[in-house]
Amino acid sequence: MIGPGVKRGTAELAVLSVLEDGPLHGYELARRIEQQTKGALRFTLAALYPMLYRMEQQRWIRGAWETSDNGRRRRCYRLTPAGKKKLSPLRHEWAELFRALRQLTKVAHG
Amino acid sequence: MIGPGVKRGTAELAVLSVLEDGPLHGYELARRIEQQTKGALRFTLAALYPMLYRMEQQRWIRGAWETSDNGRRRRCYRLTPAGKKKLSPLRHEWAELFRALRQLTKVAHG
DNA sequence: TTTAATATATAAGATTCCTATATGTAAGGG
DNA sequence: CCCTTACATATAGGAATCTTATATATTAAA
Repeated sequence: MIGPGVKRGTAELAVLSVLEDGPLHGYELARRIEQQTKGALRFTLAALYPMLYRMEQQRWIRGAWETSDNGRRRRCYRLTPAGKKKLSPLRHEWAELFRALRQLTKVAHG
Repeated sequence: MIGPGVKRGTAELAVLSVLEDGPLHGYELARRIEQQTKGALRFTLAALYPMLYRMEQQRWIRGAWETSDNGRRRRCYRLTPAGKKKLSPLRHEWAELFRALRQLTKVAHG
């Protein structure tokens, strides 16, 4: 059964998925999500930062301060083994939701 | 762009979709959602009733008290023309979300 | 020098969902 | 006849996630 945290929680899947391709800091993460979905999915940074803290507390990601080439201080997050492990059942749950909604309604899925 | 009401709001789509097949009362509606998704998607009645009130205020559905064969008093909801009209863009938004998540991650969609 | 882009942070509020609780009728088994 | 289960609606209290608005500070470009 699909849990309550899944029917929302789009952002959680998005963040974990993008971080799977390599470590990133929050600002860039927001841009990747927007770019990779061609603007369809977008999160404000005010939503992302608190979520990154939560995910760090749950040990799914680990953040480290670094100074980039241009001298800017930023917090770089990378997926932990626990985060990687979390992704698989999370994807499965989302796939279940897709299937459930398709059974209820005629949502195009092309 | 996908609005904030869509990333949650699974229930809204579910209710409108099921009501498209014919008028129903709350209790039966909950059962249909669960049955048609083979138990994957499930809402408590405590979640459904307030939602039905909201949707009625928005004129997407219209409720009417009736007494069934077995003498039980219940509120039967039917889709209004406005509700029917709402379904199409709502489905489109969900389809967009599906596509967006598939672009970000490898969620199975079979 | 002023504006835009980069980068993080928090507060206040809305929305949606959950569990728990309450009420009451009808049907079936013992 | 009583008790339990199924039917049916309702509300209160709380958790989680996302929004807008605001704050701070650096760098690059105009």
